[in-house]
Amino acid sequence: MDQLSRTFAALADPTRRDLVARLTAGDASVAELAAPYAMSLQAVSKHLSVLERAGLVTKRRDAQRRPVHLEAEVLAPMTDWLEVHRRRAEERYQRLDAVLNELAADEAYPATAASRPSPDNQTLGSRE
Amino acid sequence: MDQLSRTFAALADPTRRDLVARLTAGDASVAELAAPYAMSLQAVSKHLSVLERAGLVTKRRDAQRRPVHLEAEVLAPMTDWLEVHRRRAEERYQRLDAVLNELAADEAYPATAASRPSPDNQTLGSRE
DNA sequence: TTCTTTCTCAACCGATTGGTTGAGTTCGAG
DNA sequence: CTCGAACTCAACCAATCGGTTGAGAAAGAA
Repeated sequence: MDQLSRTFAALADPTRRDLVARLTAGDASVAELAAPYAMSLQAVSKHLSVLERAGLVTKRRDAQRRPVHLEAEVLAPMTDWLEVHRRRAEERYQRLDAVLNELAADEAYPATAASRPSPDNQTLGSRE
Repeated sequence: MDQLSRTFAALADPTRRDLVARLTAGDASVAELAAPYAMSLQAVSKHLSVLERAGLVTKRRDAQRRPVHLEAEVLAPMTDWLEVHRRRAEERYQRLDAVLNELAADEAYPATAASRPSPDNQTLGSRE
């Protein structure tokens, strides 16, 4: 599995998103992080391992404790991917809108339609 | 499973991200979308169902064809979540930085350090 | 040393995932 | 009406997921 898939998958769970949210307030030990949840400590430890494999989190060691640290910069590639594709979809929508406006103009002023090579050879419908 | 988890999970797969990427260029039928992949048509159809359940995509019907349309605005909640938490982590980092600068200032002008309880209690060396 | 806390590892469980094949269904074309 | 194209549905499979319990390991405290 690639890196981007691992990070998306890591955040596709409410518990893990909650863990990330809490870690924005600062590092915390596994036990501290596990305390609020109904599930076992081991379950939370597993969730943290998933976040760690995705690179979203690192564990330091301090005696028995293993303070967890958020690596927030790993969120960037996801944001980038989302922004790029949202923008592409948006751009296409803009172009489509322009085309529709063009058609509407032709409807409003049919005299300008005389420049068309052939009235029923609708070039716009042919793309796609 | 909640909405945000479904959208994150939907994008946690390279094939599905690729489908979304191609749909930014415009609607396409299931067969058109499936063509480039080594897997079966049914497998791609399943991927599209996952995207549909996540709300990322809708299917229109046109005779036998089922043109798929990208609903790009559904990407926004993910971007929002990521931005909010990246920002929180960043803000905390700024505050921490300010604290460290404050400590560094105490080092630079030791006269002000008279307020310290004990001089050899080196607080700076203890982190990392 | 022994006790306790903190955490990981391993085995297990039921549900879900990502793929397969095979059998329909729907609908236009000949 | 029949044929083929475009899909969906259903059953199956191996692998992964999200949880459990139980058994350590590691390290400070008594």
